[in-house]
Amino acid sequence: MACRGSGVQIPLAPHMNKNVNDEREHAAYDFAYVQEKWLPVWDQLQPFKSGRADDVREKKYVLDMFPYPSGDLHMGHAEAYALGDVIARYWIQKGFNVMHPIGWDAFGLPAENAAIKRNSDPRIWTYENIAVQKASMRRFACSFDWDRVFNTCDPEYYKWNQWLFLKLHERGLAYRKDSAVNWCPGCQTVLANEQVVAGLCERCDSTVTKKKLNQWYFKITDYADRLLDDMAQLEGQWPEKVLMMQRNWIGRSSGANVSFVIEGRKDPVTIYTTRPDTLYGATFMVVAADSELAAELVVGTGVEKEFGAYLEKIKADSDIDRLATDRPKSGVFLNRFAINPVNGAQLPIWASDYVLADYGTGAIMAVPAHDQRDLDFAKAFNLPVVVVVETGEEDPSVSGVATGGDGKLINSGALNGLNKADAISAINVQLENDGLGKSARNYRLRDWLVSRQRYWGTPIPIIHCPSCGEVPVPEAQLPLTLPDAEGLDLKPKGTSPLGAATEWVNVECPKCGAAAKRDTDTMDTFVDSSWYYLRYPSSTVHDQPFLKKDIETWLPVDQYVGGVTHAILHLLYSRFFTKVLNDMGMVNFNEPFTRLLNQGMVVMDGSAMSKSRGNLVRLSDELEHHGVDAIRLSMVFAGPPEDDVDWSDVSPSGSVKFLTRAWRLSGDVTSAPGVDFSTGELSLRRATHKALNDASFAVESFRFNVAIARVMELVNATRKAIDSGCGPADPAVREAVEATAIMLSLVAPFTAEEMWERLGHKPAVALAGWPVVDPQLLVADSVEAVIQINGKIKERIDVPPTITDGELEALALAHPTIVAELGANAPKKVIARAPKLVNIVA
RNA sequence: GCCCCGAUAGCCCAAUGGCAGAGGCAGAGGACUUAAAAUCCUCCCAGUGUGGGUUCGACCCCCACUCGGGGCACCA
Repeated sequence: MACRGSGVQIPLAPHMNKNVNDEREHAAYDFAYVQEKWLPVWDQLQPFKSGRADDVREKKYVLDMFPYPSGDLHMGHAEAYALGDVIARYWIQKGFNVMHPIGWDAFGLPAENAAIKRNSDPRIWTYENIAVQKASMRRFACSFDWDRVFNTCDPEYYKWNQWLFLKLHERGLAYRKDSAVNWCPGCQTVLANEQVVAGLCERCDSTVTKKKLNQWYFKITDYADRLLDDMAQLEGQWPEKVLMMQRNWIGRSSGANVSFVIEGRKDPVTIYTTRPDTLYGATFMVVAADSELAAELVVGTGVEKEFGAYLEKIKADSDIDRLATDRPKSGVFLNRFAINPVNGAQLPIWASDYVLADYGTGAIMAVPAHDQRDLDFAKAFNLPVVVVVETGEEDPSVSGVATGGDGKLINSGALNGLNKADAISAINVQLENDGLGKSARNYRLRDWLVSRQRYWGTPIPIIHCPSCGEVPVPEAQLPLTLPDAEGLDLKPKGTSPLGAATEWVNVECPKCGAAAKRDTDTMDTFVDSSWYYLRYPSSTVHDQPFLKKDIETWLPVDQYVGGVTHAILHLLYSRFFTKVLNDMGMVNFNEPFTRLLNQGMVVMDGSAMSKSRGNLVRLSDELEHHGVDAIRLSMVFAGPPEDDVDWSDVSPSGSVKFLTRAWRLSGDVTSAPGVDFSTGELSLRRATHKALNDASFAVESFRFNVAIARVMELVNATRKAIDSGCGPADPAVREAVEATAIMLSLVAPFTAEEMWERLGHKPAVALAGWPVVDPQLLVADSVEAVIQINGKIKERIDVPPTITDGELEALALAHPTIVAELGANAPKKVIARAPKLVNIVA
């Protein structure tokens, strides 16, 4: 590394005559040196420490999604943390009391898999990686408050996972049930619905199968309506895309439950439909083949054998097979009949896999004329099609296309002549009056399956006692720590490795003292991340998960930053936890993240980076070649933050060039610190204040690339002022360069700090404060107004910015060019938009 | 199949109904230099995916389509 004194320029050729020009020419910006110089200074100053008791500034809680410690930081982390840093550092400069913490989402499968591979303890791998990432974050100059760090695999943290689990259990929100669950044969564990992506395990891409198991669930469906309705608060604050995805995921639908009498069965069967208006068009009934109802209905019908064979066949089908769009309909006639409650029609009952056992009631009325799936089924098995809504389209039994649109009801008794909406209300009233049905809602959202058959997670704090049943581990015994991995076989085998820790598993029942066993499953790691943001303000507190006082001071999170990959899972679960805690009186708000920014991905040559694709760009290489600041700048300047950054489109060397250019300005300033800016040259002062004003606005609306463009403009203007304008001694030059350093501190902290020192100031520039913009300097002396005739520009004139519409119109009409253009024709209409434009309609 | 988002110069992107160009990359020329690099200056380049509509005026609003990206996917 080049050895240079701080801020002192050593000419490359010491014998050369030294003058201002030489210094500028020969000074080289050495980013490696500057990085090494400032890191220890910042360690000392701790500019980002938050939460001093005497702090009276308004708070801002800026949060980056915490990382999983799966190795060193990569390009994606670099982008995410560069963006989060711009926001956190901006609010600090703007005078807010900012908390910007970090921690590690440290439980999970990769650690366990690495441990299996190396035959070691997942703890070791995890804490080693955390140390590596932490060191990289420091070098990357993340503005984190290092006093609040925690890892979710620390017993001091997961103790509170267990505590929260027990609170949910108390409230009936954590429960066990038998059900056909998503099973990943690769990971040998169950998966939440949210972790199954297109039929594959989101982690290992194995084909997910179904397995009947007894598992723990969180009752998130109790909160479906609130999760949906409270999104109104997030409108405009969260990306519309994320809100849309959450709405679709929750998938609320409204319709009606209708009872159908079944011949030879005591109780009627209830079906759910969103189209009760088409009740007269029902020509058969379908029950989910894998439902208990189907199994019951088939008994004694003589088709048991056929049904059994069908059931075997569909169980063998994977989710992938089910997802095929052109999959032909299949099913078995159960040799039984239901009676249509409105017209007494006898409807054959079929069992099929196109009806889901766990949605609605697991049974439907089939209206083939107006539902494509029912129509496909009717065609496959030659069942009748009755049109009850006249839409003007071709008869579905001929076209093969069900008509789902609006129209006039026909063949429907009292509903005849009504449109869809009116028919739905009318039939709902009728059904309710006759005791045959009522309006109902259903959700796509299912309860959250939280138990996992793996080692590296939070042990579920429940003891199973033969006589007392599920007994919570007493609060005083928390944390229930994981048994030592030593001696345990962590290899996936379908049951939890914890089961082999005999001494750990076998305990006395806390209630009756009898021999009992611990629950051997661990919690889904998404439990850990569902509430971690509540803990940062109280991270050193160990007798409570978080302090009420801290929550009231800091929460909710003002700005959350992270990848769109968490649009459903993590964000939905966090919202759910917040609502539960709100109900428990532990937090005084019901949405955890006020504002959300989703950054895009960093890709290379149009596709996601991967070793196998051979397009992996190593963050460490980029940092070494171009420096931290240039990489941060390149990330932020590449385009809007939500867009993907294609690294082949960005120019880190261009960033280096710009930073050098900015840095060089700081060496050119010859006025003294503290000089009165008000006497400075006016046009440069205007440029400075406009840049400050525009950059503020751009940062606040997440257009960081635009903010940087404004700084570039100011740097260009300042260069020009120094070289061929007011000269380096003018106070306006100092004002411009100081503003540049402060604005650059959001994205290029090392360069900014170095500039700040060369300008004669003490660190840290991060705390210098955003200069106050003088509104008078934002108004120009005169502006150019354009005069149009029929929208075409005919003339440009200089006018005072304060000109009124009337004055501008008069000026335009009196202008010789316009007079000549118009000739004898009087203008039909004149639109004036002072001070920028007049349009004359001739 | 349904839903959402996008398309502006060779490339990345600005322009929130009012002059299509802020900024950058790439390219060309020049100044400085013995030369090169670095630096500084100047220049080049599109009429906004296609077709209609609304408006005095449309990249921007509306309708239809093409292409690209994303989400959901037998949820009755």
